[in-house]
Amino acid sequence: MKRPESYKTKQSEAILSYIISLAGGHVTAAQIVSHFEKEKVLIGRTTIYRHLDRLTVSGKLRRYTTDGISGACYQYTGNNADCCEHLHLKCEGCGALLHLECCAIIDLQQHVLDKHAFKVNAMKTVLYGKCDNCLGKE
Amino acid sequence: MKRPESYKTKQSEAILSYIISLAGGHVTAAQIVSHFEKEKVLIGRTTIYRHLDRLTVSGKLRRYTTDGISGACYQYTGNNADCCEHLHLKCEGCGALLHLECCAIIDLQQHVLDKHAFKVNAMKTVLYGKCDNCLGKE
DNA sequence: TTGCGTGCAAAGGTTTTGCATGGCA
DNA sequence: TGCCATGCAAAACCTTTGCACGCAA
Repeated sequence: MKRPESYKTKQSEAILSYIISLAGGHVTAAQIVSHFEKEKVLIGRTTIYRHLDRLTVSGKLRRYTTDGISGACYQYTGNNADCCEHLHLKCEGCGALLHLECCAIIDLQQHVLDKHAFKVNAMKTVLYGKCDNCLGKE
Repeated sequence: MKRPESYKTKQSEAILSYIISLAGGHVTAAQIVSHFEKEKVLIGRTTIYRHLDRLTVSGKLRRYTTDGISGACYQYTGNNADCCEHLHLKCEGCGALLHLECCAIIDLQQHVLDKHAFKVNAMKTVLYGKCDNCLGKE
């Protein structure tokens, strides 16, 4: 008796490929909804929320919230384990989401673990701040 | 002609002193609402939201959002917000929100600024991971 | 055929807005 | 007295849930 965990449907493919097409940018549920409205593809709000949730749980998406943006943001991270040791930087000015690959993170993780008994999950963590461009504008 | 920018009212004093009494902890709007309900002090929801907004704009409070907590959190920082830089740790296991006050953050900030041209805003940043208790349970 | 996926409608929760009244200066 | 502050009700949002039907395997 075959009991598949999930089915492959038009909607699930459309949603995932749209998110991937954004190439690492962040999306809100509302953006996805209006994208498919413009494309005149009928995908219900509910379906979008359910897939975002599923993709987040399975690790393909990262979910986070930012002040100043109404609702949650999602970012495609794929399955690449490389991302496990990356922190992400989110610019509060332009909204850019940058990867930070650097040994300093290891030091921070080690320090927090040793001194504060807390194991940092770099994959889920986003450092907020200002990028070079936006600092220059101030 | 005197034109005061704001009036001092019972409600504004009650709200601010309650937040201060929490000694640096974080509060949600809902917590404040239910606090005054228990105290049987009549302060409308609307009034609370308006004061939280006003205090945030004036710099006495800082506002942030975290995954897993519905609604925004507020924390009293007084007027010396610059001196109170610290990171938050959020446990993915039990949901606890911990404060991390430690010089290691300064090092990280400095490093990211020097090497990656990105100015980290520690006040808004939340590190996700597992706390001591939840690590022990695994 | 089985049972997950879908879309609609409605509910749930947080925050904002409109408006008449209350209260500080 | 002049206005801002307040509280209620309702609206605006984002997200979740219930349910009947559709569709992949």
